[in-house]
Amino acid sequence: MIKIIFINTLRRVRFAPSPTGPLHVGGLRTALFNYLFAKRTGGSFILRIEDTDKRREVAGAEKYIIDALNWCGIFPDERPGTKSAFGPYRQSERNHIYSEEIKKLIDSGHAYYAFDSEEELASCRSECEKRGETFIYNFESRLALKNSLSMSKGEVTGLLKEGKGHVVRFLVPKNKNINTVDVIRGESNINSGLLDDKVLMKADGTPTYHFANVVDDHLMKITHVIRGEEWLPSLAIHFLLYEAFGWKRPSFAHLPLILNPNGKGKLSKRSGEKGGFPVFPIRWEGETKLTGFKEYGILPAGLVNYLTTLGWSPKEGSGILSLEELTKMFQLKSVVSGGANFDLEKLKWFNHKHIQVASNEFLVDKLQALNDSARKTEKKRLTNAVGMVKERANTVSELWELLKYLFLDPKEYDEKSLKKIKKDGLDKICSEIISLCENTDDPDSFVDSLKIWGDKNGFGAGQIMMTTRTILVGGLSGIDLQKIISFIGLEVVSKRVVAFSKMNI
RNA sequence: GGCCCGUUCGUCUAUCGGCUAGGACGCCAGGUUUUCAUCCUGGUAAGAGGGGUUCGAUUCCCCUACGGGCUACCA
Repeated sequence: MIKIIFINTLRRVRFAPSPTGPLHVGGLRTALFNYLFAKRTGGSFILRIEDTDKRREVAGAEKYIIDALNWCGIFPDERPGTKSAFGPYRQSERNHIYSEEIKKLIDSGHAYYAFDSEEELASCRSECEKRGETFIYNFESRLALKNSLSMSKGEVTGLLKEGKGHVVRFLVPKNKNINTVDVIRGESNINSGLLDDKVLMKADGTPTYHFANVVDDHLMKITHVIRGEEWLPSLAIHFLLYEAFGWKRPSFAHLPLILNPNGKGKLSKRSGEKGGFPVFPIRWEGETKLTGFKEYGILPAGLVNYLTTLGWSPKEGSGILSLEELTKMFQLKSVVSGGANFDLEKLKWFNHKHIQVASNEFLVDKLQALNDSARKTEKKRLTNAVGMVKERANTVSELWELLKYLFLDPKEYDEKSLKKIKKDGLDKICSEIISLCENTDDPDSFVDSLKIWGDKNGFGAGQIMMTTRTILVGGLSGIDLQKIISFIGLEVVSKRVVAFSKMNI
C-alpha cells in the first residue's frame, strides 16, 4: 500500500528538445533543472525527441544531445531506445498515437478540419496588417474561412474523400477566462479571445508541437513540465487542450531565459561567435564546426555548477557544488523569474574551483585529450606537473601553458623579463649556474647554494633568482624556482643556460 | 503593431512589510609568495521612474519607461 502511494507521487519530468542542431547552454540548463528536480526525490528524467518537423531535422543532432547530457553526468532514465510502456520516445515514431488522439477531439467537437492553404492564410495576415490589425484564426474569423465549421457536412466529407489537403485546428472557446498556473510565476488570467485556433495536425498528417506535446506528456505520465520561458504565451492553449481531452494536467514551470552577456537578446550561436566564447557543451561536427566548453577546457562539473546559478541559488549561499550535491538542494519554487546574463568570467571561476578538487590523474586525462604536446608527454611526470600548477588554472587547456617549461626548453624570452636581468654580471651568473650544475650533488638545495655564491660575489638574491627563472622558464612567471629545478634536473638546467648564453642578447 | 513575461551593486543572486539592503564573480587596495598566479584581508558598488495602500515599502497594487519572449501547417 505504502509502495503504491510512493509510485503515484513519483516525479516524472521530460526534456524534449528538437533535433535541429547542437544543444546550447540554454537548453542544457533546462535539461539540468529538470534533472535536478526529478532526482531530488528519486523521480525519472525522460528524454523525448520532438522530431515532428522532418524538414528541420539535422543529422547527428539527437546523438549530440545525448552525448552532451552524458558529458555533464546526466543520463536519462528513459530515452529513444528504452523499452517501456511509455515509448517510443521519438515523436516521429508515435504518429499512430496522434492520429488516434486527434479523432477524440474531432468527435467531441473540440477540433475541426480546415482547408485554407498557407498562401490564403498569409494573404489574410497581410490584409489585416495593412489595416493595422492582427489576424487571428478564431471565433471571429473562422466562419469566413474554409473549414468544417463554415462548410456543409457533405462538402467536408467530399473534400476529405478526394484527399484535399487539410489541417486539423483546435476549436478555442469564445470568451472564456483561462486561469493559468506556473510554479515559478504564479497565477495569470487570459481571455480565450486572444488565442487562435492552433493547428493540431499539419497537412502532412504530423502533429504540431502543441498537440504532440500535450498528448505525450499525458501518455508518458509527466508530472511536471519544466521548459523555457518562450513557451509561456502558449500555456493557455495547453491548458485548454488538457481540458478538452478531460485529462489532468501536469504542473508547469517556465524557466527564465539565458541572455547575452550585455543582456541584449537571448544567448545564441551568434553571441558566442561575436564574443569569442563557446555556447555549446561539446564540439559540434556538423556543416559548421563549433567548439564546445569541453574543448575550451571547462569541466562538466564547473559548467553544471555555473549553469545552476543562472536563475537559482542554493539557500546556503554560493558554494562549489557537484551535480549530486545540487540534486539534494534544488528547489524549483525558488527559481527566479527574470532572465540571466551569461558571464564567462564567473563560469571560469567556478571551473577553477572544480579543477582544485579534481584529481591530478583526472586532469591529465582531460589535458591529454585536448593538447597534442601534452599527449606526447610522459604521463607520470605530467601528473606531478599538473599537481604543481593546477591552483593557477581556470581551464584545463591553460594547464599546458602553465607547465610546459617543465618539459620543453623556452623557445623565446619575454622582453620585459630580459630587460630586468640584463645587468653587469649576467655572464658571470650564467657560468656559475653551469659550474654549479656540474659540481653539486644536491639539486634540491641548488637555489640556496646559488644565493650563497651570489652573496659572496655581490649579487642580490633578487637578481640571482630573476635571472635563473627567466633563463629556465622564458620569463618572470611560474611556480617556485627550486621546485622547477628539482623537477627538470641539473642536466636540463645546464643545457638551458648554455643555450641562453650562446644567444646574443 | 498585438499579446505575454520580467526589472535589487557592472554581472549572478539573498531578502517570506521593519534595512546600517547580505553573499558570490569582477574590479581596486593591502598582505603572503624575493617572479607571476593562487591564497588571505579590506574596499567599491544596487532596489528603473512616478503614483498609491500602510505607522512603515525593495517587498503589495496601478501607471510609465526599459528589457525580453511569443505572434507559422518551427519547436
